[in-house]
Amino acid sequence: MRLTTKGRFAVTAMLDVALRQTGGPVTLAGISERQHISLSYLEQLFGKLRRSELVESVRGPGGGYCLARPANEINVAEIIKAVDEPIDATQCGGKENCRDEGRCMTHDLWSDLSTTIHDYLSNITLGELIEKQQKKLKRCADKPGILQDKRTSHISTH
Amino acid sequence: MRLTTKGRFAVTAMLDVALRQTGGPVTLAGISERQHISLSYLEQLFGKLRRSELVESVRGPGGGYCLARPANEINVAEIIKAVDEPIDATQCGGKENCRDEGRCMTHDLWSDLSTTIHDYLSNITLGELIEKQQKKLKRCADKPGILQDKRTSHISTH
DNA sequence: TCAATACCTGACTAAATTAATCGGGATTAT
DNA sequence: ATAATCCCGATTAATTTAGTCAGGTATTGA
Repeated sequence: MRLTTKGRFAVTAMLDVALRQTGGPVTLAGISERQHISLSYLEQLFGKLRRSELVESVRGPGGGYCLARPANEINVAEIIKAVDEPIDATQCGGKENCRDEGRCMTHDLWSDLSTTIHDYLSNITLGELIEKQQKKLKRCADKPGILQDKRTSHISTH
Repeated sequence: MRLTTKGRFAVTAMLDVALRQTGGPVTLAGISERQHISLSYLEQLFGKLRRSELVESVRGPGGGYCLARPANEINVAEIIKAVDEPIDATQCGGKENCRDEGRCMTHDLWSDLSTTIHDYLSNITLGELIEKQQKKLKRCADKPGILQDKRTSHISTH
């Protein structure tokens, strides 16, 4: 399990789809604009997401992507896994027995941790994330929106 | 919060120290051998770990590294944070208000997730990881150790 | 003292990954 | 037909990861 900006992009994009698919398929161009991710990079990511059957594509004008399943049946772990091919195949790859303790010990410890994180992430669904946010939006609705140039949103990682 | 092999190396190395420091300071050369991490890379990592006050160094012959605090007062999140400088400073960096919903929404959602993971990892201490493993070792003690050349532990990432 | 041990630092390099780009398709609503 | 959209693979640039190297500095046993 890896946790990088790549996975972040994927989760972000999936959330964008989840939030907008009521109005029909969501285009990559739209996601690109809203989330500031380059179109071609999105194409790469959605290629993988589609092959992992997390989204479905509709071609032609008015086409785009929809979630392949309801939002609360898609968890974060599988999104990350789809785009972030697993590292592992580490030194002792589960083969060596506990002979050389020092080594295997820490190794097992890490892989335990790793699966724990995975389990944790696989219990968070897109649906839950959205729900959580919608509560927050209510509180936010009071605050007056401050007008500012888009370009002031500076430091972009991409 | 990022989760890469770099952080894994750091956690692994810290565990090695935790497990061996009863016999005095633990040398990088020893960790390097046992965990198969290059010495110079370890030097880089431990430089950061020391600056983050997670370990203390003892110089001179017989020197090495010790944990700066008891193992159950060091959590996994801070180890990773020490070596894996945070990414962030993302597009809207918390500055933009909820005006352009689509964008900020998914963004907030992700950062929520991110802090949740962080909270989770900061509740796992080295001490706990060791304890957990020691239970496992008992079960393992029965199995006969299979002799095999070290070189058969193949696929190394480094 | 002095030599061995071990940390410390910074600059450098190689490999891998991430992010982006490009140039072409294929599909389909209009 | 045409334009909007997905689809695909090759290529590239930037960044990060992992490792190397060359020179330190501090400590201490003999």
